[in-house]
Amino acid sequence: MMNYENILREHNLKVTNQRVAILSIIEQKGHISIEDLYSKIKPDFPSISLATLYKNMHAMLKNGLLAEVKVENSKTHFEIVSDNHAHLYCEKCRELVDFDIEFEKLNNDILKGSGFLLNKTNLTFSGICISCQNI
Amino acid sequence: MMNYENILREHNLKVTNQRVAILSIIEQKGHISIEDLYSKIKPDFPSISLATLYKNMHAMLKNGLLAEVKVENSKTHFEIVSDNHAHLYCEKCRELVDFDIEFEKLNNDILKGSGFLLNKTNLTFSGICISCQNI
DNA sequence: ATCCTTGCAAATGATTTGCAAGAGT
DNA sequence: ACTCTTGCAAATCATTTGCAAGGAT
Repeated sequence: MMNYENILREHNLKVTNQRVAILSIIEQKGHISIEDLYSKIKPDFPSISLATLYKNMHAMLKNGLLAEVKVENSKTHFEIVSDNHAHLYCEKCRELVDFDIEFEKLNNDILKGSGFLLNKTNLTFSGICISCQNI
Repeated sequence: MMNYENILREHNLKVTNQRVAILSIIEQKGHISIEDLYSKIKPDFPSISLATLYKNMHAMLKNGLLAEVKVENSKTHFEIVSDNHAHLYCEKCRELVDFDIEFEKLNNDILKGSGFLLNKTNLTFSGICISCQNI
């Protein structure tokens, strides 16, 4: 489990109970939409508002603590930044899973083929996950 | 240039002037946001409404004629469905370009590693394009 | 003491829906 | 003739902003 207070300080963000709770929920779930985050955090912070969540998401995105994952036919999700990885999205159960990929070759191909200097990736593969195949 | 009327019929959609214009604009631009589509189509169809565009986008998405491209820090774009390819997004000039990729290995890795049966991909690489690097 | 964050309410922006008139098959 | 599409207006959903009070450094 991460030490959220240190992480926040390292990213020049003040430590608040709300932020610690947000990070803890995101780490636990892996990826989460604002809506789900709101209902998960509400029991502990009954007066928290969506505006606060959005403001915090932006602050943490700007500082590179969080990343946004855009998913087709689904809401934007947030995750804690980690090494480049792809996302697998199950169209049936709507779960999002991480998948590690080797980027060296891809990056090289892209640089050679287009001259792009890459900064970020947002790779989502949609399909049916293994457990939904067996239903 | 594509024959939009046939394409529409093949996808069980009625042929209307608006739809032909939409497809022609999308093919010409490659990728487009609703907003841009609206201003491009407005001169020819002064009374067209955003609602009509949204309704048509959905109809064509459902029939697999169009695909949605979600881009971080930018609006959703639409494109005509074609073989799997990735998108390169320039963070400076905000242009979106197609990039062909070999999917066989990726698909195999994912099937082996996760059991996912893939259906669709949405791969966006963000960075700085070659012309913006030289400014 | 200062500056940042919170949470409310209101504003904005994006997308969807209902409905009557018109166009496509 | 029938059904689908269009375009308007209104509704809904997602996100952002202004502001006053409270909390972190």
